Amino acid sequence: MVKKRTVTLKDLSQRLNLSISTVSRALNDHPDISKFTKVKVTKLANELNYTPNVFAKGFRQHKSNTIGVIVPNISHYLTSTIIKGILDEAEIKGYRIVISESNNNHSKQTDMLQTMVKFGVDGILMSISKATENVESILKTLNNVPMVLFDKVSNKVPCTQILINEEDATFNAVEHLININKKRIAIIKETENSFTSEKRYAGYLKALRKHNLPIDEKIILSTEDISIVQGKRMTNILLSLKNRPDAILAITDKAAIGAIQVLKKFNIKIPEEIAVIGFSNSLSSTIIDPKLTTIDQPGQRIGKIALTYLIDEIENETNTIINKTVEIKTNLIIRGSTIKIQ
Amino acid sequence: MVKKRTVTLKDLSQRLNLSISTVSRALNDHPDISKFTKVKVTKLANELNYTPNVFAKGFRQHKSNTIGVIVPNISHYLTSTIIKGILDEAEIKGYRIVISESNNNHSKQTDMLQTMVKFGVDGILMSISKATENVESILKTLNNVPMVLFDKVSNKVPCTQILINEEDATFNAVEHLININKKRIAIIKETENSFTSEKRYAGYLKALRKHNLPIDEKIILSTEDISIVQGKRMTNILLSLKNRPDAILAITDKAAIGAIQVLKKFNIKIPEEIAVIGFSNSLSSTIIDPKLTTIDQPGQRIGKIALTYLIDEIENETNTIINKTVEIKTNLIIRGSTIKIQ
DNA sequence: AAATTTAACGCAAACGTTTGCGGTAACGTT
DNA sequence: AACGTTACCGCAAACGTTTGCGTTAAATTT
Repeated sequence: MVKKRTVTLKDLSQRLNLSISTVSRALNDHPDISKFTKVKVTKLANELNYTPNVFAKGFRQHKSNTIGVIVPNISHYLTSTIIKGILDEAEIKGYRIVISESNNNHSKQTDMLQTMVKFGVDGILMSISKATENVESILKTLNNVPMVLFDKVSNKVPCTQILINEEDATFNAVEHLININKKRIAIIKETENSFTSEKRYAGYLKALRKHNLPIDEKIILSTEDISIVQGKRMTNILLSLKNRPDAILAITDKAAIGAIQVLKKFNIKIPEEIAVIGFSNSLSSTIIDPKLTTIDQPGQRIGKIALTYLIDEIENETNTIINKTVEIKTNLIIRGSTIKIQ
Repeated sequence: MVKKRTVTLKDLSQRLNLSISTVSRALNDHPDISKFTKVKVTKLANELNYTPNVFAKGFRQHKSNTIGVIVPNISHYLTSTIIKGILDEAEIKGYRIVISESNNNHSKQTDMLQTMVKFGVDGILMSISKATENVESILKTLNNVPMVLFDKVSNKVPCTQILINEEDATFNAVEHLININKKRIAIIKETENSFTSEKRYAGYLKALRKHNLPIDEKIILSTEDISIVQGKRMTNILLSLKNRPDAILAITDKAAIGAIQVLKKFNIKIPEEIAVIGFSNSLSSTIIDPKLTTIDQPGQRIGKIALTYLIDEIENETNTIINKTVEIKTNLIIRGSTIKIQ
C-alpha cells in the first residue's frame, strides 16, 4: 500500500489556473480575493480533501496551536478531571494538548518543560511538583513561552495561577464542624513545603481563632506523603492521645478515608464520637461508609479556566508577564461522616 | 522582553566557516564528516544551546515523533493508568504524546482521528468508543498511519490489538466462586454492543458449562451504561427474584460496588449469603467494605506494551497492516467480598 | 607518473506555506 | 483625456532542515 500523496496548495492552484498565493489567501479569507474565487477554491479544496501541512504552517508562522500540560501524576482523580476540562476547552478553541508527567520530580519537570518548549508549544499549563525549589530554572527554560499554573501552584513563580480558595474552603469546613458542636478538631496535613497544604492549614487556624477554640499542637499532624496509609497512621496517633479529638479534618480524601477505616476498626461512632472531613470530593468519598463529607473542587472548571487564561495570553501577546491569581470557589459537600443521615 | 532569536544551523555554519550541510551532517553523525569537525560543531552547538527547529525538521522528513492517543474518558481509573504507562514509555523512546477524548461519541472519535492525522502524528493509540459501527471511516481517515488499539478494541478493525484475556479472566473469577461453593451465580453485564463485555460473558458461560451449572437467563442482566446506580438497580432486580443468586459477578467494579451497597442496605451477609466480584481493581475496590474481590488489569503494562508495538510498526515501516492480537494476563485479587477475612 | 580511489566538504534544490510588494485591468474623478 | 482608486491577483522570497550530487585535494593503486 503506497503512501497516498497529500494534496497541496500547488495542486489546487494548478487545477484552478491560479497562483499559489491566491489560493492560500482565498482559503484564509483574505480581503484581496474576490468572493467568486474564494468559493471556487474552497469548493475544490473540500473535494480534494485538502488539509494544510501543519509542519509547513508551523514552520512559517512559528505557531503550533499546541499547548503542553505537565502534571505530577495523571492518574489522580482531580488531575484527570482537570485534564478533561482542558481537553474540552482545547477542542473548542482548536488547540492540541500534549501531556507529560513529572512524577513530582523537580529535575524531570524541568526536562519536560524544556522538551515542550523545544517542541514549539504555544504555551504551558502546569501543576508543579511539590518542593519546586529552583524557580529560576523554570523561568529560564520557559524562554518567554507563556505559562499558567493550576492546582499545585506557587506564588514564587511569576505567572497567572488558577487555584481554589483553599483557605476559605477549609475555613468553611471547620466552621461546619463547629456548627455540629465539635470542639476539639484535629487536622492531618502535609509537611511545610506544600503550598496548598499550608493554605488549608491557615484556614483551619483562622476558623479556630474566630471561634475562640484552643489550638493544640498535639492534634496538628503532618506527613510527607499524604495517602491512605498515612491517614491510618495519623489516626492511630490521634486515638492514642489521652485527650482525643472529636473531629478530624484531613487535607485529602485519601487521608480521610484512612481515618474512617481506622475509626471503624475500633468501633468508634462516626460522626457522633469523631467526625471526619476530607478534601477533593473524589470518587472514593461516596464509596466509603459512611460517605465522606468533603470539599468539592470543580476539576473540569479549573481546567477550562486555566486554558482560557493561557490562550488569552498567547493570542494577545502582550509579552509582559501577567501575575494574577484566579480563585475558584469550592463547595462543601455534607455527607454521613459529619451528619448522621438515615 | 524581546523574543529571543533561536540559533540555527546557519548561525553555527557562519561561526565555524563551514557550510550548512556540513554542520547538519556533523550533528547527525554522518560518515562523510571528519571526527575533528564533528567535535568542533557539537561543541559550539552545545555552547550556543542549539536545538533543531522541530517544524523545519518535521516538514522535511514528514515525521513528528508524536503519537496520538484517543480514549473515551480520561478520568476513568484504568484509562489514566494506561496513559501513565504510555507516557513513561514515550519518554524513554523519545516520543511526545497528544491526547484526545472521544466521550464515547463515534463521530467525535472520527474527528479526533482526522485532526491527529492532519497534525502529522506518526501513529495512533486508541481505545475505541463503544458502538463504533463505521470501521471503514476509521481506516479511511487513518490514511495509512499505523494504529494499535488497546483496552476497548474491536476485531473488525484490522490492526494490532492489546487487550487482556477477558474470557480467561472471568472464567477464573467464576471458578473461584464455584470453589467457595457458590452454585447460582448472577452476572451483570453490558448490552451486546460492547466487545469486552461479550468476551467476559463468554468466560462466564464457559465456566458454568464446565462445572455443569445451569444457565438461567433470569440472573443474566444487561445494562446500557454500567455504573454504580445501574449496579444498584440490577441488584435490586436480583433480590426481588424468588430464587435469589448466591453470588454476583459484575463486569465492572462500579457495578459491583453498587451491588455491595444494596446488599448492605438489606443486611445481606457478604460473602456468606451473596458473594460479589468486580472487574478492574480500581481504587474504590479497596475502599468499599467489605473490600472487593476483583480482576486486576495491569494498566501501566498495557500502555507500555501498546506503545512498544506501535513504535515498532512506525520504525520498521513494513507498510503492511499487521493484525495481531496481544493478550495480557490478569490476576484475580481475592478480598473480603468473596472470602471472609478476619 | 598517470590513473583511480577515498575522504571531506560545499552547492543548491526541495519540503508547503505565508506575505510584502508589485502589477494589471476596470472604474470613477477632475 | 489624464489621473487616481480600487479590486484582484501573481512573483518570489523566506522559514530551517535534509540530501543527492558535484568538487577538490590527498592518498592509493597501477
